[in-house]
Amino acid sequence: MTLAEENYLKGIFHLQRETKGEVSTNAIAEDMQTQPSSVTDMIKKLSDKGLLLYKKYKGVQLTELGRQKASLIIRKHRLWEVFLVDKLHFYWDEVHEIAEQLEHVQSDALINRLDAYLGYPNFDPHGDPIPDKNGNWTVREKISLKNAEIGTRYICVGVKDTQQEFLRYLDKKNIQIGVEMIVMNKEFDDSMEIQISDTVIFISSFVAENIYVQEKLDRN
Amino acid sequence: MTLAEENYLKGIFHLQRETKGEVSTNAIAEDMQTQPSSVTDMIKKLSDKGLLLYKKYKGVQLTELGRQKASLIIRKHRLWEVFLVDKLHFYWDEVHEIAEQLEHVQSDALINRLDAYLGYPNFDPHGDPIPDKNGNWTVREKISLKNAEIGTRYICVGVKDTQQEFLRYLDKKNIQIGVEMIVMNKEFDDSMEIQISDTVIFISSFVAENIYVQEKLDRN
DNA sequence: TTTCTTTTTTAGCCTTGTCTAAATTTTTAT
DNA sequence: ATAAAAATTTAGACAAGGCTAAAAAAGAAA
Repeated sequence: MTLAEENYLKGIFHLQRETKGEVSTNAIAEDMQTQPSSVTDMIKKLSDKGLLLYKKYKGVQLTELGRQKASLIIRKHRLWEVFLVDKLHFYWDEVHEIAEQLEHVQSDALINRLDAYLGYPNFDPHGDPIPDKNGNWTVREKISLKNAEIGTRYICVGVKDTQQEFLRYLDKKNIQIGVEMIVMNKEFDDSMEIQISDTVIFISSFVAENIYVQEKLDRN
Repeated sequence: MTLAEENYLKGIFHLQRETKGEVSTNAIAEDMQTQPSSVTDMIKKLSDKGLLLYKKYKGVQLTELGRQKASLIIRKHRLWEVFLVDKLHFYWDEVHEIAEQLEHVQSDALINRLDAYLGYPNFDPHGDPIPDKNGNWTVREKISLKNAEIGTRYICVGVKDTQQEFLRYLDKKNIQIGVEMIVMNKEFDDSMEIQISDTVIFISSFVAENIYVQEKLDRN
């Protein structure tokens, strides 16, 4: 894989996690800071190589192979970030650009030894999980919003109670799968204030209990 | 600088150390495993950037800027080799290819921190010197052949005695500036057997004393 | 010095990855 | 349902870096 191919794959992987489903040409173009026409060319190539599923005008999805290759690139990126912070004492916010270069070095022996040298870390300095050498991810479990921490960024991933009036309530409050939310305050009775896209709303403990969230993962 | 430019610069640097003077297009082509016509294109580009002195049909020489840039690439290569051997416990003969990739990562902060992390090493695992952060080399001093070690590869760099009969003697024995020699045996009286291009000759201690040599540096 | 050989350069083409402009398809809004 | 808008693809071009074949220059030999 060329450098450009690797970068596209990684970008598409992250976008797919956000959009659930097909990733659009324009989204990729914006993400990669390039033109949509360039994206079309590249996704044709990646599709020919069996890394993407592509139907004209319909966006793309990673194949299992593509998903795995992308995961291994992210694995390398994150392991290098751990190295830069733990061993070379960079600050965690300085390492992205350097890791962006190091992630393209091709050598399985290198990355596996680096992994061992760092003590087989499970998370990078930003708290994001590091895939294993087969490109598998330890799934971050979903929790009830009731148990969420104040200040942490979460993504709504589902609900427990599915009665219609509850779903309608969520709809009215603009609480949908995929939205990001931050708990601002919790009261003594587990009711809380949560922030959803610049709006702060109050929800009862019943509502909090019935919403499933998952920690939001940063990308890189 | 692009990856290709960096590789050419490094190759030319090493060739220049061997040839003293201009480096020919064909020599570069062979070194870089490419065609002479491709080399011509590239040396024009590097010459336009002020990294090479180039006169058509006359070969190239590095400018001071070119020499410095090449030295910094070699510095990176060798520091990474130290890292791979000292920290990740690779064998010294396994690290070249990986360092070949790592040497192109662009970040002064990275390489300087790596240098510190490794304890500011002066030599890489092959025994070759590591240039400093300004691209300067610690000159390996010349010694009399009399003091040379058995088995080490040396390059003849000069003579002490310059009387004509001595020079004629050297000429007869094919001992010239630039030839490689290895001491095979030393006798109790400092006379010795030395190997010069597959021929082993015997020289007296007087001759050994009056020949200056320098350790041969490997390339990478 | 003139010819032959070797080296180097030029000319023209290819691939990768990018771009702009135009065409086409899909989506949105009336 | 159809027109307008947005998204996507196609067509054609370009720069980097490489190649082959042919031309030109330099060096060697007669």
